[in-house]
Amino acid sequence: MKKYDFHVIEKKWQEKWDESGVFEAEQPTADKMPEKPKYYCLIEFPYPSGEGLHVGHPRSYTALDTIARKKRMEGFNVLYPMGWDAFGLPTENYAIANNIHPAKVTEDNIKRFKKQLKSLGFSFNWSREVNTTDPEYYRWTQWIFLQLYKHGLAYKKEMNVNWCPSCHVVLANEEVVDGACERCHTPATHKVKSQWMLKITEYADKLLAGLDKLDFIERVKLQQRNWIGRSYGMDIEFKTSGNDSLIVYTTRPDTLWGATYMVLSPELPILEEWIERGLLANVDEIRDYQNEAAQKSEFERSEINKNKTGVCLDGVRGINPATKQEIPIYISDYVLATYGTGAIMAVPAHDNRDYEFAKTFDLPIVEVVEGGDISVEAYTDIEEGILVNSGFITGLSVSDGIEKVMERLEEDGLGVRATNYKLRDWVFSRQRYWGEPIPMVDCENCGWQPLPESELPLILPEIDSYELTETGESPLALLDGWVNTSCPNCGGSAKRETDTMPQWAGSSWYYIRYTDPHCDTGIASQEAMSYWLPVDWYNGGMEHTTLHLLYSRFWYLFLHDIGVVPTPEPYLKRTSHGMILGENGEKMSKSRGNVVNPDDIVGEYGADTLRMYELFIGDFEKPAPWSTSSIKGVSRFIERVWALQGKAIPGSQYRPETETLMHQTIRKVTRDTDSLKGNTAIAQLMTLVNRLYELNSVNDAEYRTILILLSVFAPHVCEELWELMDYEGEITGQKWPVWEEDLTIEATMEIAVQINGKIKVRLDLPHDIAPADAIAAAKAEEAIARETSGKKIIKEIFVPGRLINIVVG
RNA sequence: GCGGAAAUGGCGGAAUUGGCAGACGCGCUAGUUUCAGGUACUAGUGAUCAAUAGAUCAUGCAGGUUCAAGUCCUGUUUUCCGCACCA
Repeated sequence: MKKYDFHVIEKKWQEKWDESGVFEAEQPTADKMPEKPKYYCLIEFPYPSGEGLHVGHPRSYTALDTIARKKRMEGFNVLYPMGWDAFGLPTENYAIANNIHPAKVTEDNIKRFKKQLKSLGFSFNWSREVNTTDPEYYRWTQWIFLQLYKHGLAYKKEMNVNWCPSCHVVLANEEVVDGACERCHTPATHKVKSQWMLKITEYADKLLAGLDKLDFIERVKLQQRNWIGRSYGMDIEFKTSGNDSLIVYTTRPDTLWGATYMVLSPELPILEEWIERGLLANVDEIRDYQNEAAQKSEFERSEINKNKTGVCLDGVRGINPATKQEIPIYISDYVLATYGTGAIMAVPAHDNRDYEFAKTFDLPIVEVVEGGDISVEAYTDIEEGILVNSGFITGLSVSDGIEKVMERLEEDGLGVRATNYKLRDWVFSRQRYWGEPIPMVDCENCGWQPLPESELPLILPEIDSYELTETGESPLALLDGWVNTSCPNCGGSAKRETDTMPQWAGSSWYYIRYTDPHCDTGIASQEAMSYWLPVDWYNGGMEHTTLHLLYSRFWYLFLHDIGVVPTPEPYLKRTSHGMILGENGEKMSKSRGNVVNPDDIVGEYGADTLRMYELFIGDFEKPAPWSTSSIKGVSRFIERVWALQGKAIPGSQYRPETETLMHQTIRKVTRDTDSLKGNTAIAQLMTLVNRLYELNSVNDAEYRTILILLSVFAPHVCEELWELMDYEGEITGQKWPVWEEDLTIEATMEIAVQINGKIKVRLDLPHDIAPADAIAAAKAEEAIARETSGKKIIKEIFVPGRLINIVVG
């Protein structure tokens, strides 16, 4: 028997697969649709960073590779593609630091990543590789942007945006984590800038509704729902002593009688009006507070969350529409300008924030829902309850009260039912070089004009220096020859947009491009899209739930609305892998010095061992620490499978002594693979191989089945053994084995016999024994007879195949 | 603060959903092979008591339901994740 030389074996089969093209999906054309049903497996394409892969990356790739390989053996035309999300800041920063063109950096990084991925033997359809920085790709990213613009979903607006002072870019709401830049963790500040925005808010309801029908893991659905944050309530009009009115949004109109003051966001425009009209006596104080609030960073705003600050407006008061009483109006930065109407009615008795504010400023607190002690704290457990001190709704339940008040306010013309969302529009421009140019020009006469689609792609121009500008503009702004252009509408002089798109642009539709990656008449051909879409199974990181996953659903829903893509949702099923941690249980990172490089593992144990260990390490959904000693278990197992060739004997059927276990194994591996439980599927295969070692033999029928089952995890060694054993064809062309349910049942089964729930003895009984016979057999046992003699039998329980429990008194 | 997930041997983790807790692997112990180390193979391995048979205790903690609870219910602690003044 030859030594198991994985270096040779793995290289050999990787080359064979490349040459034969077994993993190339059959492409539908206008005149011929593939006969096989399709199955589209997708994993998030990587950002080709300079560091290369670490062992965390292949977890997801390996998991769906097992699905892809299995589906092929089950007769599906499988699409399992790979590509590169290659625009982005780290590349640009590296390019600046080393004075190399980012395109060159990208090319080198991709080469390295691709080599690493290839060494792991994934069944990717490499001829469909896409690269978001390829002009033939971003031509269509720009095209989609133009469609969004033409449908009123892209607009340019001067606004206060999150700003990362280190990356020199604006940040979308989704990119600010704990008040800091998601990428570099620098505390985010604010900057007023004119930005391209995408109206994702217009799709908030559709994005929510779509979730109900999708097979996404619950935590993904939940996170997207929370992020969209829809709430139902009412916009209520409060008249003011300034002879105008303020609108506040509330989800709890039933607490109107408890509204003892109002608070406006310091940025609210009506303040300027009142100041101009000379209504306010303390303008200086107000100005100071506004300036202070404007300077606070995201981080400071959340930090100081304990101590409420504000200024009472001296000169304008509000009138509570329920009590008709005049109440004071404050400005305070605890009210967000960007949510609802930027103004609230404060109900201190039942809201922690309002309570705190009221205590600070010594404002009246009026209980309107029974149950708490408002002298101590706000009573916020008011989902249900009885209303008090509330005029005509006093004594009603909360839910009745809400409905009654809303009806009355509607009748009186003081309230309109309203829906609000936490979701904000998507800030879509970045002040950087290495991204897709936004195909818009600003004409002196016509304003913003889209480039004609025929002029796409708008190529990212060559540039001498990618250095960041002092002004916070993109380096492209320095290229006069590129910036100055003519208006596509009137031909007059115009300037190009110099910001580029965020990294999330190219990744918002890449999976569509895979269906037809070289199409030059559209994002992909209709035949290709209607055959391949939607994606059947998409696996990716939880960190993308409210970024990439939400953004790409938005783009797809829009493309569906304008008739470009065939289905209402892009992804039928979404799962998420847990992170692979360093050996010390901490997140793997260069700075912690606990990064494991897959190249080293492949060099020492081989790709098959690495792939299997990635899955064997534990529950796929949970994080798991890497262990250099545990990987040896998998390596030994593969060696044992290899050595089985020396124990092979002829046989075209499973032997009686293995038959049950063979069928059980097929069942378990089939089911567990389908549900991404590689750890237990592999454990079952180990159990089977251990049994064959006890028998010290394996026959051909058994060995074939084992090799096919194992091939989805460890494809190279299985192909090699298949060839060595001289079995016909290759494993990739075999059919997935099937089990017979009847044959998974042992003729006799060990039954535990309990007295009052304590196990006394175990019996081997026929699997189909009648309950009465089983109990009789149990009582015949001496150990049981001893326990039951002279005692009253209260109850006898028989669970077929499991246990007997005799309850005695 | 709000929402979610989780807690099982020395370690990673199983447990067909209420039916024999600890599958499988790592590690450890002993034996065989080997000049030796490693490899490989065989056996053992939750804890306590016991010479053995066996008994008792064990799934973060405290109660409860049940013939039977890691699994269901109530309370509680800890950890991880997400959101964080969203009215």
